Amino acid sequence: MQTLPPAMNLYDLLAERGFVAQSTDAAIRERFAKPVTAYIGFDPTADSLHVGSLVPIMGLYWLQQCGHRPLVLVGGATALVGDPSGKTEARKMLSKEDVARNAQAIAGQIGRIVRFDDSATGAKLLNNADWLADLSWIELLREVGPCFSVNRMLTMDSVKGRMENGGITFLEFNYMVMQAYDFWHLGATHGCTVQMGGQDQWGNIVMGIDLGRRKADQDLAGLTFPLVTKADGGKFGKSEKGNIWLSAERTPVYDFFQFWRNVGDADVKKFLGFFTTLPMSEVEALTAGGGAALNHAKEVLAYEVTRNLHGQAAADSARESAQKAFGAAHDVTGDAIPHGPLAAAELAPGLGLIALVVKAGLATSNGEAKRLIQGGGVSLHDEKITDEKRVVTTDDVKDGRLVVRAGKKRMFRFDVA
RNA sequence: GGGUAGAUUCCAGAGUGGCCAAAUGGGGCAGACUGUAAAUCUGCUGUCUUACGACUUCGAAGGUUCGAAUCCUUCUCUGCCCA
Repeated sequence: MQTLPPAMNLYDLLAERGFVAQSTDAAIRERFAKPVTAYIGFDPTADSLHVGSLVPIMGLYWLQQCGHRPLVLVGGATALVGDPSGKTEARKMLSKEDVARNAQAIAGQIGRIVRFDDSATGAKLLNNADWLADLSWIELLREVGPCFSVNRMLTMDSVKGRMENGGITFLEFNYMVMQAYDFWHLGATHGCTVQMGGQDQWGNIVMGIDLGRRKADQDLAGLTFPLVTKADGGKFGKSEKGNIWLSAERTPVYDFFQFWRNVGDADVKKFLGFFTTLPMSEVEALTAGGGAALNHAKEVLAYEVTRNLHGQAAADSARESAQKAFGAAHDVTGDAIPHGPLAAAELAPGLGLIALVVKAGLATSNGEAKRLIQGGGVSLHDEKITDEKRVVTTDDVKDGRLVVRAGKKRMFRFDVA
């Protein structure tokens, strides 16, 4: 990540890039005139974050770039409870071991974008299990209980939503208390005065500000980022292969690149602002053409995001592979194209196309593969095949490769040996 | 604790003894059109099988019946109302 922004007020910068959904006080901009410490919490409910979390991560990045200190709070304790915000159902409970392992993995991912060190603007990693896990129930109730109005809590969207949709358990109802406690605690111990987060965190943030004021007369503020949406109304962060994860193990770099490469026209500009570090003037220039010209902007988007997260080499490889595969020659020799070995011996007696499609991971069952073929969705070396009984043999191998496609974009290359 | 309504395939939601692998909508996948876009139109959307067909599925377990998602019993969970 080499693009340094000009010295600029963080608020202005965030606003320009589309990051500001809501802020607690009108004067929040002034707070950023001097270095502040701000935090964002991430719940370690899985061993990887997904692309949606890139928004708060980029928020931390800009915070750091503007001379402030980011605190990355991994919710080792809160994940054991589960945040009801924005969810229609309770999560299944995670074991403490899982949570600890997930926390570790997530911190590593954030570390690719945000710099952790001991300098004035170096990010710090904290785990709320360190202060929440050993609190006694009675002690906690007496300490902060009086500061929370149940009436007020019941009006929170996160709670209301669940009340209307299957109910909320007491366990989850306590989530916001924990998060409020975190903010107050970080204010007291780290001089943290700002909490940022997704829009669904608004209620939790506000509760924390109130708690800080009542308990310690702290002057806290909050800023939320908008929920990333797609212009077509679909859920952001999903592809035909499911969630897009930050972990290369869960989402291969090529797929990650392609996810961004394939965003809708209407979303390109917004995403460039959110997920890349390009100056907005450049974003404007890239998207000014509109229409087909946006294709280039999408490639820039994909490249930039991939590079920031996975590094230059991986991004170069993904981009090159994609360019070749979708170029006129349909060259699918790129390293990043999904591929795997296939023994010639296995192919020699003839392998059913259906089996091959399943083996390539392009369908999850024989039935699905068959329907895909019958529907005209499968091609072998760019030749559409609609006969599901087609048998593939060594005669089909070209240059030591066998390329199977499902649709235009999903493909798999077998390297025959 | 009492009463009451409910639990259906990815989701929502029909289905109340055979015509049910289960309507419809959404989502997903594929085809056409395109710019690796959107919108639109078309097809597919439980597993296995070359196919006839077989098998598993309608909260769980039993039972009635030639035959059950549909009827009975018990259990689990959830909503709502009363205490």
